[in-house]
Amino acid sequence: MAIELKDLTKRADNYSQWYNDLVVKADLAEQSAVRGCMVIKPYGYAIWEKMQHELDRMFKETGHVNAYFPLLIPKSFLSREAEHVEGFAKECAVVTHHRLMNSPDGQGVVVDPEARLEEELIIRPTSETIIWNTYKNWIHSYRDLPILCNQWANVMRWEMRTRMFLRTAEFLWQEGHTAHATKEEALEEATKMINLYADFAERFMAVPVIKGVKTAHERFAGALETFTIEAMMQDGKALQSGTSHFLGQNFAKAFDVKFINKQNELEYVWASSWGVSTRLMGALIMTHSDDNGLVLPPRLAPTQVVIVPIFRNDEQLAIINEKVEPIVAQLKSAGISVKYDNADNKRPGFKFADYELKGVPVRLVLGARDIESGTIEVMRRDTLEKSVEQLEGIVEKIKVLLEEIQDNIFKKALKHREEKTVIANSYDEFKQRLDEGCFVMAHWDGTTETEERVKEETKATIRCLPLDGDTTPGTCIFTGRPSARRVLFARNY
RNA sequence: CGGGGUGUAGCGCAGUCCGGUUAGCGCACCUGCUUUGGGAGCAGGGGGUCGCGAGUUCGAAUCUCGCCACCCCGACCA
Repeated sequence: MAIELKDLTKRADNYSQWYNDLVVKADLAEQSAVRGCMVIKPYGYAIWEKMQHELDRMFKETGHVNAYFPLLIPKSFLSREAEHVEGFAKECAVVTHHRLMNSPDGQGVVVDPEARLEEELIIRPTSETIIWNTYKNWIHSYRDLPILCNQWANVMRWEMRTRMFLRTAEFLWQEGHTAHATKEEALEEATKMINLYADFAERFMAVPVIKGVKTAHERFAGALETFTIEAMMQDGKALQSGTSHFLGQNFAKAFDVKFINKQNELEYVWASSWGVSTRLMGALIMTHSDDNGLVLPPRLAPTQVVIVPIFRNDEQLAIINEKVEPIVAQLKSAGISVKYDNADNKRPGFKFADYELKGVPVRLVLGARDIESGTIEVMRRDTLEKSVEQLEGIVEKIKVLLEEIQDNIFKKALKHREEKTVIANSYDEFKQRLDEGCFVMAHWDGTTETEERVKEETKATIRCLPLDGDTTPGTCIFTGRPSARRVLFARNY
């Protein structure tokens, strides 16, 4: 059964009803009192931390450094870049006052009218403006370039409609903002980062993605080119999972950031920006989960292996504890995160179901039977298959098994996407394929007008012009006009 | 912001149409005993401003009006 959006937004802590409500999300988040925001519970946050850790490592390996910029942005900054303000103006939360006072009627507190700000402050929807305002003071010469900064932060976009994980009002993300001396270098950076995101999605999240370029219509506000990775969810809808932008000199011009190049000429700086967010959590859940709950890729699972003992009394538990202790130690020294759950206040059946719900990749079970025969039961979360293995050499087997699970869920997701990625040569075929939940590769005449009309009629948008796609010309399925190449259409979140 | 829906215990819900005992059920929680290789059984127990505010009435979870919140579908967007 595919995990759909509604499953993520429903609330269901009740284990007995998980089948109806797919409680996976309940362990990750719950609605807070703030409109459209989410509470990320500890287990969910642990997954995000794993993602952060791996991404941060990859950023640093490619020469990037972390920094932090202010949450509040003066309103005037937003209006410096015309397209940028156009894109974000409608979803900004605005700070207008800096003080509260006791209500004159004695009922709580009210905004102090005397405390109105000279200039309103915007809670960052993204940080291009405040960062470029800062870069202005950092950059004078080509010797100051490149600047390769990233920040881990929260941002806020007051969307009309929010969706848990996929479009919350406040979300956590990282945003990279780089400054370069040449166009080529900035463009190369944007390309490098979309490749890095694709690599992360596929190698760590086990989520296959299609790399591509956005159409002018779908481009980031203020960018000259937007690169994207698009993933297919189990219901066939696309999820934009990360973007990287070539910003040209737009922000340098808006914030007057110039440098002296090697030829002693004054020139505007070239820029890129790129980001991924907690939306990736939604991608992870909606790509791999099944009826038993979450399925986590071993490389991102906070707990990779859980060990459950079966015992009737303290004496039996003591024997099992002794047997498990070296296994735990060996797993840990092999770099595998392991939890030994020998709590006696939950029954084994409960633990089995609970760890499946949480997506722990491998479960080991050890009971009196196994003690006698020198075996251990191994269950893998992705296929739910159980096997009885010799205790001897179990750590090596688990190491291999974890890699196999990582590989298997990626291949499963890839197979699903490939089966549901089709070519359409007529508009009727196009519409039919969309209704089947497919990614459709079709010819398009290259105009925004056609793009919008197709969206109006079918709800499908051009997700991207795939970087690795077929570039033979043809005729537009909608207008019959010449088309330079096939593009990827899909319905999306 | 338009259309639809929902708001009752920590969670999921019934009760509302047709007003009338002390507001009920499942799960969760607490205590005890028995259990423990797939979400334990029995017994007992605790927990409620029925979203908020007015109104109608002898009497309101139930009827009326207003407000608020959330969910779904749109528009918008990562």
